[in-house]
Amino acid sequence: MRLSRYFLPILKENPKEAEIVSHRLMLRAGMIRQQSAGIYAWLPLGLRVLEKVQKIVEEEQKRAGAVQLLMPTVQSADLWRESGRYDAYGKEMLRITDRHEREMLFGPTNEEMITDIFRGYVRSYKDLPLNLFHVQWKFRDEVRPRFGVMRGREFLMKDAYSFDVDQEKARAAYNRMFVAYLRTFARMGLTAIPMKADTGPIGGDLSHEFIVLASTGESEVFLDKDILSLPIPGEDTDFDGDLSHVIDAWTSHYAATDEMHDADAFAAVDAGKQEQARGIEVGHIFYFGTKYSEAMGAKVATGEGSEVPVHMGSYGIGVSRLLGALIEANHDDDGIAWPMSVTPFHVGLINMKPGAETDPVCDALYKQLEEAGVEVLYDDRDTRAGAKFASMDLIGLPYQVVVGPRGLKSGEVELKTRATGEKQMLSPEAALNLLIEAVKAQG
RNA sequence: CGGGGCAUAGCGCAGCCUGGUAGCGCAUCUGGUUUGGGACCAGAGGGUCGCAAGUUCGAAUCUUGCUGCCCCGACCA
Repeated sequence: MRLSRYFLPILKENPKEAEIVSHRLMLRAGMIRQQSAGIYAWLPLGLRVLEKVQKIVEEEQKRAGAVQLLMPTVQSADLWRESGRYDAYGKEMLRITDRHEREMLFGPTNEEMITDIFRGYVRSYKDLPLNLFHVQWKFRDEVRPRFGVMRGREFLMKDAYSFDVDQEKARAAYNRMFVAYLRTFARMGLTAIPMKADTGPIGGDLSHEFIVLASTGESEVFLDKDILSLPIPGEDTDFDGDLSHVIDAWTSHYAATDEMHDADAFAAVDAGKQEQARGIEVGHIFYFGTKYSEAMGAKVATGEGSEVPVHMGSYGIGVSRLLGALIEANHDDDGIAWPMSVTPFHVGLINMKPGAETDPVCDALYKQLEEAGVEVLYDDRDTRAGAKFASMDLIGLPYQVVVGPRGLKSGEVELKTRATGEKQMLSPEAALNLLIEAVKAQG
């Protein structure tokens, strides 16, 4: 993409409404624009990251055996009356009346709808296990939206719903999502720790929050440092096999948010391994049994000929919120420093002197990189060097290639690694190969 | 939902106390000089001062109501 033809409205000054760093940087880097309290338009750069994050989430859900569908944003109030949540949900639910005076709502979640879909088709235990998921916009009319996309009213969420014939099998489904979550966040370069969670109004008895560690996180967390060195399950994980050893490993170490914190249990952890940190919740998994299936009559025939309500679980990931968490975890004074797996572009190509001898080198590199599948943002604008460097540092592409008259005298370009600030002079061919390898290395 | 604050050009702000027909920096446009870390000079365009009433000869400025947004707290993916 040529920057001269792109839409990248960078702000030089800090918008006053943005208090925390991720919000500020997303506005400054031209990723989002607020349209209303807690409601954002996704500008081209922000959308690219959102789509990459979404893709990783989808791939790992599918790897774990979940099947993707797409449910609507607008739902009927009747469905929610069946579960009893229409009245219970309160003002957080955005209620809408259509032209026929029918009561509708903008979905804050989809348990009722997925249960309705399930009960419409599935009759037998032979069709189980089943895990259906979608990635869709949700709306919760928060009293006080804040922190940009970290706590918006409209947000993109992945929600998966598992259906099993009994609790033991439901637990296996839960374990599959647990492992999928470990992989999902790790692929984004995030350290996300599963922590025992309060099951809250949704009900149930088995629940974990996945918390990303970031110094600017909203909640305080306590953990055993040993948990940080646990291995992430590989791509070759057998999701049909028994995963309980993985779950046991991750849940046997102390890790809790301040609400669930048990000071005595924490004190039992080796003093040298006690860690107090801050974190951001990016995922939440629940087993809630037959709460909805019972209320809504979602039953299957068992092998013994009886009918039982299905055991369900739900598994959420805040996709749009993850962008905030990613920036909180990956930035410095100059701007964002994207991990390779979610960066809007892999490399920024800076032409120091458009209209001069740098043009053919830049054009060739641009073409070769794109052909090799490396995503390039080519700064071909005729502006000052300082402005180009500052823009690139702000938007945080992992690599920058600087092509200037100075380096070209010795046939070299500069390759800068954004996260470390490390610079090296290379031939254009060497830079090209290095970038192709870097893209290949992260899949 | 309790407490506090803000609303003036695309962005950041001054002017308001003490009413007199709107200003600064950045950005934008034109010309020139510059050119390896957010340049300089000269000029130009751009604002129903959030909305509505009221007071007044006259309101960005005073009064009342409304709306929007932000911050702290309680609550949450």
